[in-house]
Amino acid sequence: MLTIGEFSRLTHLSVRTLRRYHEAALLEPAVVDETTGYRYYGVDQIPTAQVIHRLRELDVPLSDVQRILRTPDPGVRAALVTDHLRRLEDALDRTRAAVVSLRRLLRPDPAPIDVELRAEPARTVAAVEAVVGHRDMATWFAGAMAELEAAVGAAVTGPPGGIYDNALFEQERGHALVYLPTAAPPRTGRVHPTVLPAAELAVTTHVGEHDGIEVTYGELGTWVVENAMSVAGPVREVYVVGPRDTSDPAAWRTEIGWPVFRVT
Amino acid sequence: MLTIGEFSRLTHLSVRTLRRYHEAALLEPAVVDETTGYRYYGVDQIPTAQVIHRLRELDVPLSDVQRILRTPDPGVRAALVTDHLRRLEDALDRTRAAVVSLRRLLRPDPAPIDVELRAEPARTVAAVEAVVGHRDMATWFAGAMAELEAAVGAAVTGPPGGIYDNALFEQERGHALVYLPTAAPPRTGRVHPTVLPAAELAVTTHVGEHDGIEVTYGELGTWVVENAMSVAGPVREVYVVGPRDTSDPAAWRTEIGWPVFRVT
DNA sequence: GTGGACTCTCCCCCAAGGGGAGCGTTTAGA
DNA sequence: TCTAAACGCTCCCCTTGGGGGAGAGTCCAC
Repeated sequence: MLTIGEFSRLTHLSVRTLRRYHEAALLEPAVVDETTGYRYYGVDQIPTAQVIHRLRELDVPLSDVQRILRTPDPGVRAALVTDHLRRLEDALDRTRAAVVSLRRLLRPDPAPIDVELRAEPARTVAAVEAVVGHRDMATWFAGAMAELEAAVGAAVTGPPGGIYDNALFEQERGHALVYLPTAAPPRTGRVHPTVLPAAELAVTTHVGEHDGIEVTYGELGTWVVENAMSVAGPVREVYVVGPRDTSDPAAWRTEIGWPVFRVT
Repeated sequence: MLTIGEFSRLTHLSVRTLRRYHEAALLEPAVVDETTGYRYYGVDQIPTAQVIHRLRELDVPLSDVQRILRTPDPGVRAALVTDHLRRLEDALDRTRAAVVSLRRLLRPDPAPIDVELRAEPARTVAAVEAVVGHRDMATWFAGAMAELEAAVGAAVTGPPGGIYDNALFEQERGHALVYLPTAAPPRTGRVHPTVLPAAELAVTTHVGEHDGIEVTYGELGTWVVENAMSVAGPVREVYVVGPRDTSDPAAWRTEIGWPVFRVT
């Protein structure tokens, strides 16, 4: 039996943290003295403590750590861990994007923006939509687009696009829709026909990979306001040239469309 | 002038967050209506808001964001940002290490550990020491070791090593010392002679890169306890074969020494 | 048997927001 | 011009994963 201090030294977890894990029923001491409340740990708990420590270093929430620990099947457990590692990769992508944006923002480079006003008519497309968390966007997008491609196949009549609720950016959660235009939208799995509503859009084109696209959003927003307009409704993106067309991200062209109306 | 809602849509920052940034004096609205308390922002504040947003995505604390924004000199500002990017790299290294450790922990692989008890005599070495945060360890270590190498030069009489306070692992902050053994330790810059105290050590060797070394710590700890001993004092590492000797991390050999005493 | 190290619980604190209540303001349409 | 909806305000509490410290009890080696 090890006192909490000894266990702390052996696992490199602080005494405080160990108490918290006890409280969270994450790592219960092998023995708790009824009268004194002293916690005593067993040597066999060291590996468990280490697993927790490593998972926490990966920012896995305690609740998820608990779920992982309580999963007896090693295969399922490994799957849960892998799932978190995927999340980690997403986070890494976002970090990279932020770095690129930051570099672009800190470069004292006016680079005038080219904006076009366009009246977009309503049209019917094949779509996949969901309320999705900001964190999971990348993964969700990849899956949805793959399903769309599979459902529509060669009947595609134009570049894919998406409509994204502002709440998706402002609060970590919102409605997202991706679509592929086609003459007769199928209805299979998550894919279904949807009418994209007509809209008056301020459109600009972001060139290159999507890292840094937020800066273009900001420039578009500035243009909209300076041209005495106001923003209304969800944002649209059209992937005019994207990964479907070329593997060179520098050649990608993404149209960003912001629904606007004139404020006389 | 933009209302907070419009500004929110244009910057993809939530209304709530904008209010918080106002409160924190990070991003003050251009105009605040005296009577209603309504906040109004200018278009020219969009880039600033975006810089803040990107920095926050990089987990830069608001206080540091503020410092960066208030730095007028673009060169100094870029340096501050670069500094944070370096921290980010450190974090990435830790993440990688945690993933490696986790894989090793989840592998059902007993792999008996080889531990040697050794009475280490006191000896005088050239050392650099500091109280350092867990986060900054990697960077600090690299700098300290470089300074040691420069100061001692060819007079080295053995592999480098370090002594690390347990608090460094348990709480995010603790005393760390790295040393190079040499006959006549110099005193330049942070380098100074120090006596490594004698100690009874339980020693095992970790093979390969340091990612995953925590697992070896755990195994050593288990051995110590199972052999009726108790852990006392800071941990020691000796980099028997390290980056100084070979560029192949798989060939590295790190001795981990834990001061112990027998509990009858 | 005693002093110092260790441990206990309890309360407050942190960052960086989110949720919601209760109330005032603005604005578009009837 | 009125009114209702949308929008904005402040205030308070909640979250996560801990850290700091107070005040009191416990353990152990000398």
